[in-house]
Amino acid sequence: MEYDFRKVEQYWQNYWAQHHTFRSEEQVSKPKYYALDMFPYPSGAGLHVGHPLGYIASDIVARYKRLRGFEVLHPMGFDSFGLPAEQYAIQTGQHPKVTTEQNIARYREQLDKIGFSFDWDRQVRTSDPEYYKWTQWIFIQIYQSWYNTKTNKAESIKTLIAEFEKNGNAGVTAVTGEGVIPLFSAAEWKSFSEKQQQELLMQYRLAYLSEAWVNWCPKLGTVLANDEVKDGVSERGGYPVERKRMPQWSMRITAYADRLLKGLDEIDWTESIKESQRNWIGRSEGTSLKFKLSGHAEFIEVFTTRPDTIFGVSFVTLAPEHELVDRICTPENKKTVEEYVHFAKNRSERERQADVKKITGVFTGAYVEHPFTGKQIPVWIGDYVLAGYGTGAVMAVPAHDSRDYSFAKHFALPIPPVIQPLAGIESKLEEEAYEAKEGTLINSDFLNGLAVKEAVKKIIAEIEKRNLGKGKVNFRLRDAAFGRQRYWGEPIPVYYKDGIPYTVEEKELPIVLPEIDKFQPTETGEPPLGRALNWKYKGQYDYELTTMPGWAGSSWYYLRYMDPNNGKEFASKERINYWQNVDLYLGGSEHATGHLLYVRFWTKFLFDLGYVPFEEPAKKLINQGMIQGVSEKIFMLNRKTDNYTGILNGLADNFEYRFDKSITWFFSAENVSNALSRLNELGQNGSLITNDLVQINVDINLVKESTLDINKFTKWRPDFCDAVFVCHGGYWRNGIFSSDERVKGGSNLFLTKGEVEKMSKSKYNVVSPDNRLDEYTNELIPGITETYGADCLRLYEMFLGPLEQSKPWNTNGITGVSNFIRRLWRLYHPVPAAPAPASLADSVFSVSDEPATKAELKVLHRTIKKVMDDVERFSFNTSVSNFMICVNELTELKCNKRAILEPLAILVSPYAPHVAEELWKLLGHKESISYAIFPHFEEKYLIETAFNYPVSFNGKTRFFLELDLSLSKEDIEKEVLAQAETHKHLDGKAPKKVIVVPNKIVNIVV
RNA sequence: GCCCAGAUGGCGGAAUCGGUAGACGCGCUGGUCUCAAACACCAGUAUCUUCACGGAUAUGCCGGUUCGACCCCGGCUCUGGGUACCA
Repeated sequence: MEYDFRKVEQYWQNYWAQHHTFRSEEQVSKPKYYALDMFPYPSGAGLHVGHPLGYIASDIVARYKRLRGFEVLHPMGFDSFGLPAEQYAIQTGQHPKVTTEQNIARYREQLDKIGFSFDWDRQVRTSDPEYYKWTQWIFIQIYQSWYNTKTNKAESIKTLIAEFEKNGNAGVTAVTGEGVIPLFSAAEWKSFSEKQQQELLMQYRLAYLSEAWVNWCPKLGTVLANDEVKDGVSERGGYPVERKRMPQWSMRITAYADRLLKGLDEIDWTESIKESQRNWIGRSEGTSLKFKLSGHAEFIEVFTTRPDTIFGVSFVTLAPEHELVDRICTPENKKTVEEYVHFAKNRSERERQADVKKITGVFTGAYVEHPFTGKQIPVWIGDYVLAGYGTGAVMAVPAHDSRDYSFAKHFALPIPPVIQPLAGIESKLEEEAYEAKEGTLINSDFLNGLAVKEAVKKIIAEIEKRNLGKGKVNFRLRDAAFGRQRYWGEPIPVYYKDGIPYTVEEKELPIVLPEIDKFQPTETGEPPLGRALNWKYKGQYDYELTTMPGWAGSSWYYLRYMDPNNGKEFASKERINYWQNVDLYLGGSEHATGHLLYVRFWTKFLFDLGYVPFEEPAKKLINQGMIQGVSEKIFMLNRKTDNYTGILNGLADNFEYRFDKSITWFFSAENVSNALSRLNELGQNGSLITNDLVQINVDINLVKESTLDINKFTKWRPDFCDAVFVCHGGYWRNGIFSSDERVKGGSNLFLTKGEVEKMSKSKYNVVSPDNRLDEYTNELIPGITETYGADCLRLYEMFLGPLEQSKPWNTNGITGVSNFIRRLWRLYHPVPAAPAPASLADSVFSVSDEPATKAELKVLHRTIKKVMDDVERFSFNTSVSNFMICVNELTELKCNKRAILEPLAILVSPYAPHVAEELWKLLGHKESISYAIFPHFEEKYLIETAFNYPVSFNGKTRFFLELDLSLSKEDIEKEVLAQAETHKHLDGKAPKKVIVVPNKIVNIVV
């Protein structure tokens, strides 16, 4: 009987579900292993072939660890709050709960078809009130805490209040907000009103409400994320966006900057992720320094990492948002300054940062005094200075900082050098700044002649002595925004009494998301929750109307998996103590500075309060590479072009049809590439035509072998039913092809251009693993799981290449893997010798109980060793190859022995669990193969007595010589030199040197 | 710009510690089976050169260390990903 994967896979998937085969239990007698996948957002597009890559890898590890005697926690759940569902709700009025439910069902169905060993009894969803009850609870803990820099940990706000009542705030060292907190005594504290006290406490809380810069879109009545803003207008609708300060909830992640940085050294994460986090946290050591404003009582404080260049300061630049801007600019500059500030403020931060080449700024008219020379230094405003970093002001040293340099060049400001590079290095100040921290100080008064390092030390001492500033550590990391003006998220458990925020009582949790009529902001510009009727805390107090951001629920979900149904705690102490932190965390690198930083932050916070016994959420982290898709593009003529003649000549000069601006023109990729190569020959730039062409993504299901099915395409996009499709040999219109007589052998095929890109619904290049009904043509597109089976998909995704590398999806090699599964099956199902002629269809299950031969045992144990090595270093592609080699060799040996085939089934089971289970059952076992014991590796079967030495001359292998491994180096040398082959290659010359590496190589130097 | 990866046959990739470069799979070529095809099985397959034996060249490019380099060092080119003008 041939292997019928459809029947077998269906059977085992049902079996596992019915028997809860992968249910994990807290068994103190067994060592634990926690293998976690980053949980998915259930998008409407469903699962595509890229998603399972990581899930398959972690599933292999989980199944392997089970066989090795570990109690394995391998859960899956859904990050089910989020913007896409809400966006869909705004457009269609469908409740996000409903669409989310449908999407989860679809994901679940797709995941089930791949045969994962998830413990579905532990599934969590962030949008489930029983889950977000605890997200809200954690928020309250963070709100009710402050960061004590003396103990270097978070503490309950009660300890702070007790200190205030006893001694005031003079002795308190805490991480607080930007502003300066006035000193108060215990008596003063007690005399403050409730409101004053709460406002002071807010400065200390780890979750706090403050004014923050946001992208406000008045027309949409909402705040937009950076990537929802393009060119100063909203991506949706194109309405103007302005930067506005609004009360916003934030989390004081900056309090943990140092610990987040240091913790990286303790965890086994990929170096690139750790590096991104280090850069994101951005620790820099420098000095704060005050510049006295001429004619004002105030100072401008700057932060610099290069205090040694102080004598090279030629101007000071303020961020447009800097609070002193208004006050210091002189009347004659007021108008330009105001205009500039308005312009700069309303550019989004991302724009300001991305647009490096455009240098903008204005002079304020004000001057500061140089703290050492007393010279007058002009004060400028420039948008290259960011309000959120340092003090929002820089001392510009154009000779030794490239951004200051560009600014100075642009506005023709002086560029005085103060560092003489080391001998042999030239500084070309007319071209660029000299930024290296090597050289000797010049033009710098008492610093002259010092090396950079010494100068830094000396000047900091001098600055501190004169009380102008002090050495300081700055972090780039900013506090994390923790509120969105949206509906589909966790309500923030806060209510307002007399305008003062308070957290709700724990027994009131969860604060359930109320029902509303529409998912849009209210007419008065309040968030959607403002629409909820009769939604008051204790019937009288207003609730907070913003909801939590996407990262809230995902910052602690790994803890909930340990105890998903606990109604009393987020997870019990016993269970947290058993499972500890994650042993293997697998997911995409796009979460490097978002999720992976927040989850570390929350873990450290929970550690400080004693809720968890570890500081890091995951010991080991691996990033799977992205599986990209091949998207298909066609070229459309831009209707706004004023270059019709150029296009005509370039793309369709063999073509008598005249352009008509009222219809849509498409060009075959063949025409475009021909035109480009013609331009290239003429030495002209290809952008002559590409600028006037718009690339349109077409559904990859409408394309076969780069040829677009124009009929299907116009059915899919009826707006293009009247378009003209220009091919190499003519054109298509309304389903009729008119050929161009002048083109000999011209084609009527309309070709598309393929491009490797991220798989995404908007690019119509998504390949899903299972069957799917084509929504435009109503055809059933068979997926891999239907054509080849889940085991084959699992093996093939692993076989594609190293887990961490990105690669485009193609199914070119899948038959090889499919073949392997059948060959494996055949080892257990030999074709009977009689009655001849028998075919594969006549094969039946049969294994022999004869003892295994040496050769067979060698194959088996070599494979055991390889599989163990490969899993430990997450090299799954080589494992698959090794299984292929093993099966090929056993087939060659005609091995049909239980002693070999039984362990082989276990070895294969983490990778191809369905076929392994079936074989295991056929071998007579009653229990799932998941409960089997991984075969014991025995070195003795691999011991060789001889080695086939490659003999090389000057490093080039010339011949092989089999020699006994017991021979000494000298004997080997003697043997080799005695060979006739050796003499031939020596060609009469005497060997200069003979290198013998036993069990490796012999190299003769001539 | 900066940071992090990576570059090996027609293709995906292997070579785990500096020791036989190209495992395994795809594709391709030839063969067996078949009325035929599919499937399956067998053999071959880096490039150049040679009737052949053999020889030469090969891991993006240039150089270095070494008896020996895909692997280590210096410099460069290209591709992918990330990103923050961070003072």
